[in-house]
Amino acid sequence: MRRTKEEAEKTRQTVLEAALTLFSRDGYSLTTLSRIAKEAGCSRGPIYWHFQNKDDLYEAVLAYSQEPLEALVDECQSMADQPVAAMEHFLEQWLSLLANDRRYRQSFEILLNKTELTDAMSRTLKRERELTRSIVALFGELSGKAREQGDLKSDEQPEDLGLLCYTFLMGITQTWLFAPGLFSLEQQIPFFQRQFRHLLSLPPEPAG
Amino acid sequence: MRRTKEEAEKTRQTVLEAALTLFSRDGYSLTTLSRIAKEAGCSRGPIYWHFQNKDDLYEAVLAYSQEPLEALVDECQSMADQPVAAMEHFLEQWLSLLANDRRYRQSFEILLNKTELTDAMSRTLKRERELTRSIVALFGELSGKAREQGDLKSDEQPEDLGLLCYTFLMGITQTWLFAPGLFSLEQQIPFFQRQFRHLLSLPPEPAG
DNA sequence: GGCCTCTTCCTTGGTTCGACGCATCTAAAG
DNA sequence: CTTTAGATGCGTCGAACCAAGGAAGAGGCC
Repeated sequence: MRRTKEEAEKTRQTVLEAALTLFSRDGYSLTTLSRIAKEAGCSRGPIYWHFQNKDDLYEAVLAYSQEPLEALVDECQSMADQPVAAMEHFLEQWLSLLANDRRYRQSFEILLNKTELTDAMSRTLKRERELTRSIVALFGELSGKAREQGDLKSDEQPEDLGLLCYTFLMGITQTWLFAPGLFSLEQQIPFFQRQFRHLLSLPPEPAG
Repeated sequence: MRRTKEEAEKTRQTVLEAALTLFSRDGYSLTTLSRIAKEAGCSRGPIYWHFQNKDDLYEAVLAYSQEPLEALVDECQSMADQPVAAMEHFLEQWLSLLANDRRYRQSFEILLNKTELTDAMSRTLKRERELTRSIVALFGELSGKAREQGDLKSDEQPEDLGLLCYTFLMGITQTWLFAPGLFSLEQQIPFFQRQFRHLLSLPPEPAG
């Protein structure tokens, strides 16, 4: 039975959320469209209506789940006049979202632990690498400006420092998602913030 | 036709190598036993003879490919009387092996990018987490001893520093394997070594 | 404004395809 | 002669995807 336009859109969203849940929990291969349909409370039909195929659905799920991250990147790009604040904000938000935002956490869970990066998904891979590159570039620019302003003492190239910041964040993310029982991310956030400042030779945290 | 014992063992190794190649290139799900057999130059029969099933083969492949890493851990554990040297050796070897040792690289490639970490492989997962834990503990102990010897100035807890070292390494590893074109690992090794010493407030590199 | 038609959204059943794993067979080593 | 190493064909299962159909909103025609 045909639904109204809003109901159709709602169905689409429900399918996206169901797929996000199952992909991030069971992995891409083991998640069948039947189970996504069941989780979404519909049949396989709507999935094939709204999405071309399973790969297409995967791409849509990833784009949807990464909206918070892309928003964060945009936000910090517009803070370029306060480079140190921008970098610290990025770090703090990244770790907080990882600890507290389900959708954000699931996006990394899927990408890092629940997907086999094969040639079949080269489009998604390209998109993700572009995102990586943009974050590295963002940190590179912010590092450069911070040094111009005299807030950053390191002698290294800004591009290298951008890469360093990114690997710093990804290391924490990867390690925690791979072995959540290894440490409490929430409790260690201040520790990682201190080490981040130390890494960049930034002035220590303002008291407060 | 029955082969001699040595030939049988060689067949086993060939299958392991073939599986390592295909798993790390195409991912676990997309790699079929037929293709492994073809790559190994035999049929599916020997695979079922030497291994219980696909999961069992996967475990064996991972254990085999991680031998270099486990050797490195053992080596550095026995250097506990020279903690700083041990840590720097670990870092340098980890990055060099990643850049130059095919088997070492493939082991991470499989684990990080070509496997969906589901409940089905909980045994492997447990093993890997144990390995992670042991490396974190190793760095924790070395950090503690280095501080006792006055070579390490940081005020943080040794266990936290151990975690930090591990995330530092994993961040580089994950980022490079995910986007090898982003930077040249080989060229950046000295940079990462400098930053590692800086992170731990170790004295700068001895000239040489 | 009521009827008609088209389009849209979705259900269901079927088709195809290929993987794993087993059972059976071969044949030589010991 | 028994055991071991390996080859091969088949059964079973479940996935993706397609096709045909159906029902109700959306919009036009009188």
